[in-house]
Amino acid sequence: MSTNFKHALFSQFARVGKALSHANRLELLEFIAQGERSVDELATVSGLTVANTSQHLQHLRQAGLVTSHKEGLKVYYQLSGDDVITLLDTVRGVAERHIAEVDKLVNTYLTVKDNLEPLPRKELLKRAKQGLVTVLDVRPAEEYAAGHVPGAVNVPLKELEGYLKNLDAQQEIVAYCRGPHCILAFDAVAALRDKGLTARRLEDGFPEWKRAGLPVES
Amino acid sequence: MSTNFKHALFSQFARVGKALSHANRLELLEFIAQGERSVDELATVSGLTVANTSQHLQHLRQAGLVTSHKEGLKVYYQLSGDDVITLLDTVRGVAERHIAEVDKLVNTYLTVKDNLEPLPRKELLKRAKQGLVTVLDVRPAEEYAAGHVPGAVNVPLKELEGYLKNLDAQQEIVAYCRGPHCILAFDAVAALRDKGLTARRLEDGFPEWKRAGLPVES
DNA sequence: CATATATTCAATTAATTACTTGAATACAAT
DNA sequence: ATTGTATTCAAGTAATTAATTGAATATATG
Repeated sequence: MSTNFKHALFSQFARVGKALSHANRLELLEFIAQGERSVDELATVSGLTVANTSQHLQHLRQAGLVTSHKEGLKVYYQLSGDDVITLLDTVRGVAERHIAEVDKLVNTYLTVKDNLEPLPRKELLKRAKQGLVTVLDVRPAEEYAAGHVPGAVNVPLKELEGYLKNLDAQQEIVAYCRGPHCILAFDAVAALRDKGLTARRLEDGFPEWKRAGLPVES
Repeated sequence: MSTNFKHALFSQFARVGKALSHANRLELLEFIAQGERSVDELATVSGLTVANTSQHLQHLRQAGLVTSHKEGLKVYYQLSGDDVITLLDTVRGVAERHIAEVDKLVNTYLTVKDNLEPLPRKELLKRAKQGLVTVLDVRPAEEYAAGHVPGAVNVPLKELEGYLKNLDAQQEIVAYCRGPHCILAFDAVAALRDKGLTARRLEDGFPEWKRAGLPVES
């Protein structure tokens, strides 16, 4: 009887594991972490069909990781709580530390572009308050609009070149994106350095900043 | 190119999710969290065949959650790091907060036996140092032997009755087990209260105590 | 009321996973 | 060298999951 209870409990916990067991769902969660999104928007940004996106979202909702509400024709999905950010970060951290293939991918695609230590959130807050840095948000405009680090400028990567003349060449630039492995932040930093500017990345992404209770602008 | 990288990265993270997507593997992880175990021991305590146990362990090892070493004929498995304890606790916490069925199971099987707030670790350490409590470890003897809270007495549930006469009836008793949902701790507390004794549970289990860097006896 | 839009559902197909069984491998004891 | 013990591997079977397609449902607009 009590072994049946324990097994039933583990089966429920396994639902969370199942929700995280496919790359598409992890990607959808990263998108939703930037702010609530509709099914159509999620399908577009992920490159999945609407039906497939919807099915993955049902899976995530039934596992308790997201919730939804309807506004007119559209259904909007949001994370169930900050604990889902923590869950994603914990899975990511464990994979980084213990799966050699992750190390290899990160070294091949990310570290080659920026092998400096990223800037801790609290440090960025301090420097931003002192007016010592320019903060660059390289996410798509709609994610920026949903919420961003106060004072951050939204410059998608392809517009960075044209934006350079607006920058104070003496000031340090800190770029951030959706999370710690978002290549856009790495690319931005590499491009800025190519131009002789001083640039670094924030240690993770906007969801972690927000979860830390730091100020948010929208 | 960078979308392929991101997808490859998410696929690797998904390996961690897959490792956690079956009740049997979660249970094996909870057993291993108590201390390193051999395949044969894990098969016995989980009720799975040795071959099936071994297959699940390969899965866990390839996902980076456990490591193994061989001593003579036997292969011993241990967790890859304390971050795996954190991962399990995070999955458990998310499931508890966001899956209604978990709430139902916990209420039906656990809260009915003990609905008092469990005791925080630091509080137990303090009271134990002052000699104010009796600490009861209700795990099987081999898990106790592998490591336990200093001063804890190992009394498996079926021996509790016979052990009662050894107790200082005036002193509070704190019981702990493998984790926060281990029914043995709940049963022990219920049985002790039935006898008029003052009993509580520790807030989680031995792995969390150890991860917190608190003193460990073996 | 009819049509358009957005989303979900259900059925089908293909791929993946879990368990079982028997064989293979590695190490220890005789 | 042979036998025993412990574990892993491989193949087969059954169950589950992911994507696709078309239908169904809900809401908004004309």
